[in-house]
Amino acid sequence: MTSTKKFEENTSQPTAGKKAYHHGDLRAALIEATRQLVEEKGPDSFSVSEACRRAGVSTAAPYKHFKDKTEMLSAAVLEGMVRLRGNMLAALEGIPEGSPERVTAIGMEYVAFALNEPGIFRLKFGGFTDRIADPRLEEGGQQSFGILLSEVAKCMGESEVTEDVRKRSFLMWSFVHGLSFILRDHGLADKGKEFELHSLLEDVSERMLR
Amino acid sequence: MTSTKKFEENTSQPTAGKKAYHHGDLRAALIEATRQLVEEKGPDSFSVSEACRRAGVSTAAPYKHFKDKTEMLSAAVLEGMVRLRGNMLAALEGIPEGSPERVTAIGMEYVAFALNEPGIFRLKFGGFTDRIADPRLEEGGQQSFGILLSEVAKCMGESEVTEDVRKRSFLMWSFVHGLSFILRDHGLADKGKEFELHSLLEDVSERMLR
DNA sequence: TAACATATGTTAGAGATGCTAACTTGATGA
DNA sequence: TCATCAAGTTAGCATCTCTAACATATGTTA
Repeated sequence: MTSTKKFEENTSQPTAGKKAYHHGDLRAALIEATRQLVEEKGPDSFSVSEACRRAGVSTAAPYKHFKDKTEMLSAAVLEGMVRLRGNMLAALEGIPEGSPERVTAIGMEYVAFALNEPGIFRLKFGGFTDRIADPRLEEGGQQSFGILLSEVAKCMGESEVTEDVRKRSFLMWSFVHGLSFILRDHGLADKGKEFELHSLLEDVSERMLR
Repeated sequence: MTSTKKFEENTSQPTAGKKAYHHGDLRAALIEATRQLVEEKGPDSFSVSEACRRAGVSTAAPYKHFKDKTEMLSAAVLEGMVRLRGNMLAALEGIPEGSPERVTAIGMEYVAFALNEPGIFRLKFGGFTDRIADPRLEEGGQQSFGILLSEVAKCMGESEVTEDVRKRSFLMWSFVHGLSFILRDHGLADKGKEFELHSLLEDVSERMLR
């Protein structure tokens, strides 16, 4: 997004033995290392140094690409939110317009993201807000909520987003948000619960849309 | 709880000029300093050193009372959860048994705690779970949920906690949990919104108990 | 009451981390 | 071809967590 990729990654250099001075796409490599570490060790034990080791560069290198640690985390979260939106939109495909199943599907993807990428989820929603405050993140969140809003409106047969639509959407978002945290924290992430989860969300959708 | 208080705090010593070698109740002082700092700077920028400065002791002192940083945070959270339970029980007083208003009141206290003590709330629920894993915390959480369970049961005219009661309680807890995060993160904590919040919770209670 | 054991402080310091300053490398374009 | 500049490097400071070794008060016991 920032600039076109100019070089291949270090590892794919033809001269295998020699280490190239320049990495190729360090920014992307650092973001990926950050993502991995955040998932492996948890957001609060993430360290820039370790990401550098993983990317094979010195500990000063990141500061050519990011202002500080926070901006690194922020970049990883931003990419995560793009994935989340993508998942939601993908989940909607094939489900008939106006069906409450579409609302349920959005909720399912939200919870799934929380369980599949708990580190990123926590960074975004777990209250690191004071440290990770990128306007693009806020904007992205609005977009995601916008998807829900329009689906709820269609379910209720409204042509536009009324105050009632907004309120019900907010209630459902709160619920799914809380559910995600609870499932993640209390290890109810077991496989096999997936069906149960779906019926739970259907139940709530029905209560909220009624 | 660990032992009876033997001495007054340092500051209240009669010999004002001389600093006593022993603090008096350093453990409690450190927990309070931790609580303050967690609220002021946020859980992720909390440092043991700063708590020491605030308590007026050397940076090695805490390690006579706590295994490590995590245990210090854990102790502060534990006290917070005691406050939360106390608030909930206090809120129930005066509201007639079996009234849905009791369920709403519990939710109100939960959200209020999240807004009044966002740092502690986040430490407990924001996913520091892997670092703060005290069995007493888990137990305390179960107690709080138990309060909700019994109130929901009474509202539904059940004499015991049925599977249905458990499910509805879980749904409501999820909702209130998510709501707390969202309100905290998106600055909807404005005073004056309190009434609106109450009617929101009533709305949800009604949908969930029906 | 003297002396010991223990709890609770202290100082010193090792090792990790975030970030900056100053230097180096090598790709790009005039 | 060579100057420029983006993107690396090394060196080092300030800070942080935590440990080891030492110091001091408390209270227990001979």
